[in-house]
Amino acid sequence: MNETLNSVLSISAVERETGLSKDVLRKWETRYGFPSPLRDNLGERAYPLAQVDRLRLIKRLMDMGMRPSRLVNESDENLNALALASQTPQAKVNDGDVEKLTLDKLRRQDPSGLRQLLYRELMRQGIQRFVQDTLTPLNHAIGEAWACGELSIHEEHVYSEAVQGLLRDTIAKLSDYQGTPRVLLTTLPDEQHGLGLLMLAAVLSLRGAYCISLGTQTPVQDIVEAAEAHRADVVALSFSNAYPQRRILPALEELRQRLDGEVEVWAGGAGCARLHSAPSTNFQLMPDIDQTLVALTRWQSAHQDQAEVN
Amino acid sequence: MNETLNSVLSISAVERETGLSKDVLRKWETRYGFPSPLRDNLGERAYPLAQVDRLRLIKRLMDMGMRPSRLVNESDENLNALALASQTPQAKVNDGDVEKLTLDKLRRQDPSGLRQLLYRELMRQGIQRFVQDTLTPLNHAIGEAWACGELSIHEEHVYSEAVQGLLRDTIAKLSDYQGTPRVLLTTLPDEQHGLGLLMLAAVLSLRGAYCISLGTQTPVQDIVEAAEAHRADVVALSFSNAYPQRRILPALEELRQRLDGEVEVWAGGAGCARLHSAPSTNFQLMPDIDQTLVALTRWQSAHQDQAEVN
DNA sequence: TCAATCTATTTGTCCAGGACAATTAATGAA
DNA sequence: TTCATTAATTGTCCTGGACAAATAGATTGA
Repeated sequence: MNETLNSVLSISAVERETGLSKDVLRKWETRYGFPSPLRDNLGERAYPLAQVDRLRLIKRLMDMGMRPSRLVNESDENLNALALASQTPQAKVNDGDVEKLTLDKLRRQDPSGLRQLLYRELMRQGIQRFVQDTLTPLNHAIGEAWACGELSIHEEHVYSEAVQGLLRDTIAKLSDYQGTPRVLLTTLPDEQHGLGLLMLAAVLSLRGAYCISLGTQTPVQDIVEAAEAHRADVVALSFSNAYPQRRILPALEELRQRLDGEVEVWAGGAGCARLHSAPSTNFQLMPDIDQTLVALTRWQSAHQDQAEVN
Repeated sequence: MNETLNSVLSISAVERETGLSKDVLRKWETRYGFPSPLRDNLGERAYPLAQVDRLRLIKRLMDMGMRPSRLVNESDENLNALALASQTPQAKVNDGDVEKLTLDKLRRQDPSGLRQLLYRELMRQGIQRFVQDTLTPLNHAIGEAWACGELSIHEEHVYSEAVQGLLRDTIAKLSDYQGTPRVLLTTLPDEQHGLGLLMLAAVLSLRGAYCISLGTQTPVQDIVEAAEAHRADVVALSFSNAYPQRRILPALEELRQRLDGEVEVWAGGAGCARLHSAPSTNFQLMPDIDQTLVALTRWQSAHQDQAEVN
């Protein structure tokens, strides 16, 4: 059932490696003629590595908003060209050019140098500016560098580990058990990107909130239970661009329904930025940190009286 | 296509929430008559929450080695009884009974108290004993407490966040860029449990190895690239009990094949303990930390000469 | 009695190909 | 141009059948 020698993968292996579901892989095959896997002696699909690489690249581009029919039958060169072309020219230039230095450290495989660099920036700017002015554009830049092949995925992993370590450390030091509101942070299953979450937690902690982080990929049921157990005032979710757009609102609706009415639902992350529809009053979309801070301030002043009563 | 109101979930939602694949959900339905989802107006399966809870419990028990046919048609009471019965009476009693204290902190929703407790233990025992004598049985205990419903999943999340934070911190302080061997640590896709990885990294760092952590769920292709880029001497993978047994060896074989022959492959974690078969010379299984340390010592003495030559 | 080999059952994964709603693109009217 | 309607695209779901790998049970030999 599995890839016997080297150089071919089973359909479930490809699903795991590319993030494209088995159904999608099979449909593309009949609809577009790509991928066109070999068959093993059992008649089961066996994908050559070259095709898997190509699928990975296509997935990248799709996460950036392109459509499969455009991509699937394009030549390899055109595909790479598209990846390059889709780079957003980043207007914002960092003072000191942290971006270049970061990329440099990553390419030289120097994680401790990277950690040092980031720590220095954090100390120089303070948490909030660091997160907003340095980390946010930096994440962007890293993501794009990866998307057009300038950086390999493991270098991105190293980056994200470094940032996570730094932020966790910072949050732990700021954490105040008595803080308000009590914010529960996590992502839904299928959403693995926890970086935004940590950035949020850092800024919120700084402003006096008490953050409970559940890490990534928490099933809805568990979120509901956790919110109750921790007596959370707010449940904050993060959605990256990779999260399927059309699932965001339904998921929020469902969560909203299952949570106690007193608990607010905040949704942040780049995935929310593209949502134009239904600014429901049941929950709040906050594509950037600023808006989250506005919400925080609103919450804190709205609950001031109550705090005095207690 | 999605759960309209509350109280029912689509098949893909259930897949996400329980970890049981769509294929399995459908097969169980025809084979065992459970689950028996409703149908929405489109004829698509709609799983009531009660059934999802039951599936979750069944999955828990299966991860502990039971078989579905035994479980699926059992009454709810029997299922719970089974969960309780399957607890391994933990012979090892910790001095000071850290276990009880930890459970207590978790139940009282006191993460900072927990962190303090763990930190104190770490300082008292030193890293290696802390990891081996405290953390390992503690993980066990927490896992079991969760499996029989004494602890909810979010409490487990809180525990794991606390431990991770502590370990990351420790590792960062020990990290020596010049250390040998250079060990790349990660898990394969589908394996989310990164705790063992961190424990390993802590102990290895202490013994002078240089650890590069990629976090969890790295596709094989990326592991191969990362190993090359970081000039890793060893790739260490971790498998929990939840990882499908039968996939472990093929996955290791594949990785072995795609990696440079010089690079060693180490596989650790509870998931390996049950593997009796094929002690291949191509890679090493190390169900506990002790064996990993043996391997480390072996590596270091085998490469001593070489180090002197360089 | 215990261990090892063989057989039967269980179980997860895969396949084909059809259906359909939701999304996105294209078209025409105001 | 802008909005609304129609057409194409695309992901997900469905059924029901096939099969190998894993496991349990039975049988045999020491």
